[in-house]
Amino acid sequence: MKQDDSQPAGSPQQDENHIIAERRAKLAEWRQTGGAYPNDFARENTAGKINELYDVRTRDELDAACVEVKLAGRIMLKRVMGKAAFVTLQDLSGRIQAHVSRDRIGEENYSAFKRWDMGDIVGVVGTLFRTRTGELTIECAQIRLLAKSLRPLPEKFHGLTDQEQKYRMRYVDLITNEESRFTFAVRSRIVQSIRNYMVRHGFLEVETPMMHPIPGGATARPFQTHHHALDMQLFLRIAPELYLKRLVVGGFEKVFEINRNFRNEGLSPRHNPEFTMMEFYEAYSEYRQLMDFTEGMLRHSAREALGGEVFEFQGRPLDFSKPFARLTIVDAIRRSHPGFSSAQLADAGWLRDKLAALHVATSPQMGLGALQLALFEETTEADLWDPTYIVDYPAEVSPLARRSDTNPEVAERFELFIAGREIANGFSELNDPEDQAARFAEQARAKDAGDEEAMYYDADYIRALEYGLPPTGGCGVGIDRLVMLLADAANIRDVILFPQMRPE
RNA sequence: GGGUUGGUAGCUCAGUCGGUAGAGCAGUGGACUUUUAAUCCAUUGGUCGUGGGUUCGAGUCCCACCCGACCCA
Repeated sequence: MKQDDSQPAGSPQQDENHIIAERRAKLAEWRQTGGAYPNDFARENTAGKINELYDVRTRDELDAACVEVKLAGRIMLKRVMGKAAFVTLQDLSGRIQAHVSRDRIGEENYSAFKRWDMGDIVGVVGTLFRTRTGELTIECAQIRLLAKSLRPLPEKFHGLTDQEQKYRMRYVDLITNEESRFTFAVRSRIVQSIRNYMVRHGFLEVETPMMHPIPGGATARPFQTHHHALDMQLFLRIAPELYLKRLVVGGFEKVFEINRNFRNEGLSPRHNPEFTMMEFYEAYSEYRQLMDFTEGMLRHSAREALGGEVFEFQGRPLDFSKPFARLTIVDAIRRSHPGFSSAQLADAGWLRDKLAALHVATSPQMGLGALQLALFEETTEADLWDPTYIVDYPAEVSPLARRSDTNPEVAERFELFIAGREIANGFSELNDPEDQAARFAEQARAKDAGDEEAMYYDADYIRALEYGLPPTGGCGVGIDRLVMLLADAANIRDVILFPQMRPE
């Protein structure tokens, strides 16, 4: 790092090198002309559209048609051969080659053009032709510099490969890596497909608060902030659940929200402190119907985003077309570990010993269901490759879910696992205000006892339930993780444009 | 937190047994009017992550630390 004299006073120190210095000098020359950074170039075509429309035409057809185009893009490759040159231009839609010759654009323009760099943004006007080797190309009648790139692009063949650099400088990653552009295009299509699916099924899209006076709807550590005018503590939301159910109380019987949640927890290949969830609630539904609905939504999403319901993830096939399996926690454990007997899995003492042997911490308060769940998470979860619903979660770890009519220890709840990852979590909602109040009280006791992730007692939510929540089913889908599956990304940072990073 | 692995030119990477710091791309100068990661000639550019240590001599060996990646908890 060194201070550069050309930096305006007071600007932050920038890293400079001889390449940037060279380009700054070229920018200074450009400013001398009085026409630097113009904004009067109105493009009329894009590379993708031109390729789509004209790549089917023969050389003779193109010559006869004399197709005029006006296109802008970034110079990605530049091959100068004396008095003529080829440049590869890139815009959002793709790439197209342009031919620039001195005799066509004039001596002065051509010598200026020769000084331009890869990364510069140019506008061209010209006609389409086909080169000797058959490539569809624009013969430039005009070429103008529209914006200067002061910083060199990464190596033209390999692009930016350093993971950290890709995340920190996503703009550079997007310029040079088509896979990255593809990933985020897929992400957009997935979100759009889910939104369409929900709206088509009669759901109302809503936006509920991101700043909560009481964080709720999940067990997680929240971020805290402070509102000055109100002089009150606020939390970034960890889940929208309690607000969405308040809306169902209000009569919005089918609602959904696609938005960010924030959890003040560690970073990992599957965890970013802010992440996107889709949550939906449907009155007069329950968890089995939700599973059918969610399954349909995921199938729809895969079709819309990828064009099919069967695809590859990390080198292994994933198939959304077959019905998703439904297993209880114990059934799932036994299927993947036939050595464990039903008697053992129903024995809290055996489970405690087994978990201790596996170095999984248990607490004395954990009941049979919680112990089974812990063993499931430790031994089985990661093996669930094909889409699998795990059903009937212990009520003790499901403080917002309705208890099963046949077994009050169990909640009418499911989680969906795909490729060993939790993708969705849903349940028949607990709509009994007195039961809910009792469960909040229990959570509050756990919090007082030091459990940082335990829930707060939310009196307003109880008040809402006291007005009457119809029987309702609700489900949350982790959008980032779904995108990881459909875009074949191993790391959540690959599907978040600007993932959380340590300060530079 | 533990293990594995990496940090060398703007980018992608070599660097052998410890002996003057390398290539390709990019840049600069030159040749070249149908190239395809254009080619050819010449050439600029380095606090080898940081700090110690061993040594006549360290990119290389040792120690500590910083920053990543992957795996595990």
